[in-house]
Amino acid sequence: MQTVQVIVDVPTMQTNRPYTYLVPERLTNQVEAGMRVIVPFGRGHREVQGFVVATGQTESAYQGALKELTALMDLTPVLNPEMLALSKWLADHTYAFWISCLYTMLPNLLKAKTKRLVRVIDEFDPQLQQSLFGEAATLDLAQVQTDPAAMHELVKLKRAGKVQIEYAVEDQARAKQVTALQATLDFEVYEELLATVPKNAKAQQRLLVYLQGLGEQKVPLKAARQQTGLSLATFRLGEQRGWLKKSLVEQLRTPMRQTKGADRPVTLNAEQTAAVTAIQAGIQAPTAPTFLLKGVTGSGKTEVYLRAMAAALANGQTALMLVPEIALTPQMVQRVRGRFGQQVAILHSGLSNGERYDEWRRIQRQEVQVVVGTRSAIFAPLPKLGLIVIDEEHENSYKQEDAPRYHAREVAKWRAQYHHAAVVLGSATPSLESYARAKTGNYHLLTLTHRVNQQPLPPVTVVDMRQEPRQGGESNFSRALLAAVQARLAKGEQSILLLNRRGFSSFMMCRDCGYVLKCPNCDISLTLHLATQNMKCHYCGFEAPIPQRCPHCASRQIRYYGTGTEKVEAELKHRLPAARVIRMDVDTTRRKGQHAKLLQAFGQHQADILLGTQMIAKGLDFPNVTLVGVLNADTGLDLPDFRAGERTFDLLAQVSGRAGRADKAGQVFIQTYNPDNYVIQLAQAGNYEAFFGAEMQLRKQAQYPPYFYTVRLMVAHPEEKAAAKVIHQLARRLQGHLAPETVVLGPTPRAIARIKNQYYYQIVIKYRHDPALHQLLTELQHEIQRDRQLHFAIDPDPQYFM
DNA sequence: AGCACGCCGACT
DNA sequence: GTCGGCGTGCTC
Repeated sequence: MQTVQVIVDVPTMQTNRPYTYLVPERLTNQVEAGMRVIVPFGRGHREVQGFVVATGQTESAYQGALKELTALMDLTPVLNPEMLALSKWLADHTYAFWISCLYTMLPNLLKAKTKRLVRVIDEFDPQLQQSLFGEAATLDLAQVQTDPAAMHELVKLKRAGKVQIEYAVEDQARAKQVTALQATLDFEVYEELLATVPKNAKAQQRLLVYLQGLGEQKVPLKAARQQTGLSLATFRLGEQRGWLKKSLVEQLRTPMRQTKGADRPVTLNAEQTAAVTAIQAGIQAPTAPTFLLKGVTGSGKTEVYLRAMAAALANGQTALMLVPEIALTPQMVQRVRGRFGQQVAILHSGLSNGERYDEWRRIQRQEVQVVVGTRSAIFAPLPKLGLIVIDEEHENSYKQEDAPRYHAREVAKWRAQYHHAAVVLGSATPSLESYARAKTGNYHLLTLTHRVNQQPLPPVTVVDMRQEPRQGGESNFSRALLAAVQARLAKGEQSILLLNRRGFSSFMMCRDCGYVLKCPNCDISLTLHLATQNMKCHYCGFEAPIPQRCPHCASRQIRYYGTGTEKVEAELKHRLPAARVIRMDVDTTRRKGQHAKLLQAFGQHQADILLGTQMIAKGLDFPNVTLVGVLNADTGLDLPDFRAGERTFDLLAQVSGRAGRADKAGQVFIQTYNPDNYVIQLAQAGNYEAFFGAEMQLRKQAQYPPYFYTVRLMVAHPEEKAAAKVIHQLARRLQGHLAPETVVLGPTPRAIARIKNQYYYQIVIKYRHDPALHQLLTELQHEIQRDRQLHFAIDPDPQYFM
């Protein structure tokens, strides 16, 4: 009998392997690898969703009786052989469950909902039955679970054999269907009918002519009504007379379909031409080269991407392009769509599940040749990939922070290898890892040094905040910056003010006893929110009213410290009452689409000042903006994170490149308490090369990437002792099994030791070459699962260490 | 995860 | 003596 290997939807370490199932007679030769199936799993009648990862392998070591799979969920595989192989690699590489990887690669709708229904199978107390079930035959267990009393009764009934639990695995994937119409008669017949319809029945005549012209095709009713202007009643009449028939057709939910006009290729300069030529050769070669396209803002990277993508298409291949965040880069999407039209699919987090599923199906059915999207779009099942572009490759949104902890860049390289495709990494400030690889010849370096519009970069002024007068309380604004903003106001030009808030918050402190208001669940101080008049925990969402007295010593001498966007906004209002300010931070952009809305309003000059956190750095493409001010450039510099300098440099470089985009000259102010810091100085000079040199020295000394690789082991437990015990066990297990050069940092409690009532500990391993490490970590992962309250994770190449 | 088995304390 | 608490182990 035919058997299949199935990965079941039970994400635990113990079940993280294929299970063998028999294929029942009726399904023989229908089941293929990559299909979703429903299988019985565990005792009782439990059924779960699973993925067939292999077929026809009978050599199972399992001694027990094999079960049959219950049903197929797909007629054709949802995963092709490439995607199956990729999922396996991903699970191995990121220490994640295989099932989690499979789901990560697919649209959410392909994850089935499991329902548990309780059914009465034997009579019991009618009164109790009435109260539990009412008139219904079954009960959804998920709904009862909130009611402990009812659950208690059901457990007793289950034990007594009065009720049983039935399992239903429900596929959520649905195609949207609309009514369509189709002509039923031949051309000549309509001709005859036209002659018989009364002369004054204009609507009927128009309908007949319309149907005559349709031929075989099915047209959605809505579209037909729009095209003809006829009423629903007329179509109904046509149906009654047998002139047309209605049916249901599938309609794809496609977002933002309208294109704002075609995008025409721009003439390339010599550097761009050289880059395109090199990439084109890479696409055609039977290898998988990676290119690093380094070019300052405005040097025409996008045009190179578009030309390279066109080259892949011309070669009969497809192209995939990743952007950090679609909401922030609408221009990029517009240009790709403008250039390639309907052959483009868009994938990003702003899509509804239905839209995402439909875009995915367009790709799956090979209706598109180009995909643009955010991180997870790297899994778009494009066949015959010729090119993968990763724009702003240094952005850390390409690394997923929860399981599976993959980096899109690494997945891109894997897929390129599979297809012999080319990878293009683009950035003005490449990650140190990528630039180092380009320097050693691992990647091919392509450089764009000229700005297309020949505009010089705006002058950058560093303001030493230590020199500012202190009288009248501390201000967020230096005299120079405030004067510059005022000057812009007078000229009717716009300013952008950026508050670098990473690792920063405003907190309440008692001046008498020094008590700081902290979250009861997490070990961090609560942040003051003026708009909602309360204190919030930014980690777990806990809220409390603003205290009037110190909860510890009852003193009234309680005040808040630090700087938040709200506080800056208040100061702006006070100092520049005439200025119209748009504030942009996590609070004002929480709602979907709010982000784009605020940027649009600013673009239409509905405000003079855009004030926000780093999120505004990416939306800085406004011709009327001639001033950019960074209020506190260095708050990020002191973080206990070896990438702090790199992130600050990126942020400042990005900001500096963006003031004065059009004909007006721009100006940049960077306020800092560390004007001598190399990051600030080199950012001011816009000298990436020098920054790279300096930072590489530090990394080499401290044995950090790109000289060393890092892996982070994390343990979380509600009991601090239990967490500490496990992390020390792990540390001991590592001893004596690592390469001599490998370094173990920790174990340490995380910077914020307690979040959501969980205690966190971590170990960071730095290594150059340690062939046994991966195997060792995989084994640790298996050994560790004992306490059910314990969370354990391994993060390869973590982006943050706090 | 979700379920059953199994071994100890507080009730009939 | 049993009911039901939750620690432990297993799922093709």
